[in-house]
Formats: sequence, C-alpha cells, structure tokens
Amino acid sequence: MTLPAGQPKFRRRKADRPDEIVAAAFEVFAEKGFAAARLDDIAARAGVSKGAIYLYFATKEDIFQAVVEQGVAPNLHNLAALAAANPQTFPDLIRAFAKAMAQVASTTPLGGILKMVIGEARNFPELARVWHDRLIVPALGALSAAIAAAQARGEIRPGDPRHYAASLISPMLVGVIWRETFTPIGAEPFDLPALMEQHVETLLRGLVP
Amino acid sequence: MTLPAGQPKFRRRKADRPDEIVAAAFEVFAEKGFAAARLDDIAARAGVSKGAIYLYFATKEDIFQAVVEQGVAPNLHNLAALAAANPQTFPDLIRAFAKAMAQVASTTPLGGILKMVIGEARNFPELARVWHDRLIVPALGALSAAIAAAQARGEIRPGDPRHYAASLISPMLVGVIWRETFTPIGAEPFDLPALMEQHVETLLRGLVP
DNA sequence: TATTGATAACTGACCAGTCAGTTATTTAGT
DNA sequence: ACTAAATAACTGACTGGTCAGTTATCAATA
Repeated sequence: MTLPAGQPKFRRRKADRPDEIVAAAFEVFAEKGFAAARLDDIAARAGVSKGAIYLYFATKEDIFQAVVEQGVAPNLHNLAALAAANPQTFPDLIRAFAKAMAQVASTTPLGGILKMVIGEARNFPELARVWHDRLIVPALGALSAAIAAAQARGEIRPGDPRHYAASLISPMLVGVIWRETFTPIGAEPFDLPALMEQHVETLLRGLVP
Repeated sequence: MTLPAGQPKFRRRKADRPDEIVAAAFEVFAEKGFAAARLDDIAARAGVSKGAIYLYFATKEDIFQAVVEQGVAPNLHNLAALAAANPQTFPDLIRAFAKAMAQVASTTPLGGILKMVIGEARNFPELARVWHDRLIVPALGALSAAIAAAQARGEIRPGDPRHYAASLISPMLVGVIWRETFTPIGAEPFDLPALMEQHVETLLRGLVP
C-alpha cells in the first residue's frame, strides 16, 4: 500500500501545465463535445488532479476557449506564409493553396476543432466568432481577392468571387468533417489530397474563359 | 386561487402528442445540442409536462433518435423522386439534382439536423450511422453512379466518380452548415441557390472533355 | 521554515427519469 | 337524458446521480 520510495507523488511544473492541460482538453472535447467532456477526464489525461486545472483556468469555458484559440494560431501562420508567396499564375496559386490546406488538414487537429465549433456554436457564440473572424474571413477574403484580381486580369471568367472561393474550399471542409464524423463509424474514408487535386483541376478548367 | 371554470388544465390528445414532442425537441436540440437541451424545455415548448414525454418516449436518446429519423424521411423521398426522373442529359441531371438539393436545404430543417449529427456523432454513433446509411450513401451512390455512367458514354472526363460527386455537393453542405453556425453570429450569409448555380455551371464546364 | 504547486474530499446546483395523485374523457347503468 | 364508475392522459413534486467548482490539507522546493 505504501508508495515506492523515490517516486514523488507529484512534481511542480508550473510552466508546462497549461499546455498539457489544453492538449488533454482538446482530446476530450474533440471526442465528447463540450458538455459531455468531464473535467476529471481532462485532469486524468493531463496527469493531474481536477483541482490543479483551476490553478490555471477559471472555468471550463476558459479551457475550451484556449483549445479553440490554440487551434487557430498555427493555421493562421500557414495561411499568412502562403499569402506572402503571391507572385504566381492564378492556377498555381490555387494549387498551392489547396495543397497547403490539405497539408494543414492532415497535420493539425483542425478537423476536431471545426467539429467542436460547429457543434457548440449556439452555446458559445464567442468561439464561433473567434474562428470566423480570425481564420475563416481572412482565408476566404484572401482567396476571394485573388480570384477578383485574376478576373480583372481576364485570367478567369466573371462571377461572384466569394462563391468561387466557397466552391474551391468546400470539399476540403466536407472531407475533414467526414473524417471526424463518419469514418469512425466505418464509413469509406476520402483520400483528401486526391479529392482536392481532382477537384481543383476540374474547377480550374471550368474557371478559365 | 380557483381556476376559471371551463378552462381545462389540459386536453387528452394521445394521437398528436408524439409529433408535437418531436417538433419541439427538434427546435431545442438544434438550438442547444443534445446534452444542453433540457427535457423541461422540450416539454414546455410542446405545451406538455415533462412526465407526459415519458408516456411516449423511454429516454432522451429515443427522442433524439426520433428527431433524426423524421429528419431523414422527407429528404429520402425527394431524392427518390429525382432518381426516377433520369432520362436527361448529364448536365441537366446535375442541374436538377443541385436545384432539388437547394430546395430541400431551404425548405426542410436539414441544416439543424446535420449540425446535430456532426456534433453528437461520437456520443451517438447509431445516429451518425442512420444518416450515413439512409441518406448520405444512397445520395452519394446515386450521384456517383450517374457520373460513372456519363463517363462510360464519354460525356465527361475520367476521374474518380465519388470524388466528383463530393465536389458537386460539398458547397451545398458547407452552405447549410454556414447558415447554422456562422450566420447567427452576424456572418455574411451565402445565397445558397446562387452559390450552387454558379458552382454547378463552373464544374460542368470543367467536367466535359 | 515559508511558500506554493498540487491533491482529494467536499458542496451545491442541475437534470433525467419516476410515481403518486389529479383531471379529462369514455363507458355502463339507470 | 343523466349520472356514476372506470379508464387513460397528464401533472408536478421528488429522487438519485453526476459533475463543475471550492477548500482544507499535504508535499516539494528555495
């Protein structure tokens, strides 16, 4: 019943705890959704007691907020890097954009967060707003602007640029949601890079005058 | 303290209750998600006491299941009707399909249910399976088959038919999710019919050899 | 020894589900 | 037609369990 000597019951690691808690919380939130996620689960997965969580976060919502915001940051970075590399023909820009998105989708937990944002948007509008303002509007806006510019140069046909942008990225989003929602129940998965490549090439053919 | 005479406290309407409860439950579930929805809210909105709900449904999950299944049925019907009207050229078939989808999306509460299915898929895999098996696979399968047939006739270019099908319908799904998730927080809405029309015409141009 | 990171037992609110009792409606008897 | 007994729909207060958040206490560091 006694603990083995030399095995301290806990260690003081103030600096590392928040990230560990957020990482654990992300897993549990992505699995169960906000309401069904228990703080005891998050604590256990972070290797910590529930009380310790409250040394770093005031409420469950704050943890959720931290998870969502940390999920935004890396994608923003990736997006900005791409926007900087603009001196290309329009098709190449689109191809690069699509490839970068596919990369982000496979590398980062964007899918799980997206699912959470969709599922809890009504209960936590601020989170939907964070995602909308900091990730979606910039991305959609940059893409729309690039499309409008290409239209002005006569590279692609007229039409609503925002709708063209939505056409371009939608399969990616659906693919990510599919992976989170239906693949776990045995649905046939989508090969995201292949899907996006075929989609982009087809759409590009339709976009040239 | 006495009640006004002739104002009955309730009325016995066994036949109508289940539908009323499901309708009320749909609203509350779509607003709050499964876990955050309170049975007292559903009962109040159905004009009934909480106890009465348990005369018709055994558990909260059963109500959820009824909501999801009733949300599938009308869409299935619409889909079947379209599959029957097949003697058309491929572009016209696709245009009709897209128009029917846009119609369903604006008419029925498909969006709210879709959001619920995505949000609660992990906690209620059976619901995701109902939607997958009874709605998505038939729809995607029919579309893929139509595409494959058109490819065999040389009407459209080679490529994975399932991926083409995903390309076609994705903007619709994203549009519906957008409406449920971001429009309520003040995001600029999408004109779904216009989006789909532009998308389909562009994609069709890219699909012909 | 003083400080603080961390724990674990605790509290209070909330809510799904229950059930004893109430009220509307139907049926049977006069 | 009128009434009383029987039935079934419905109510609402209650319960048992769960879980976010608190706190008394302990253990590790400086």
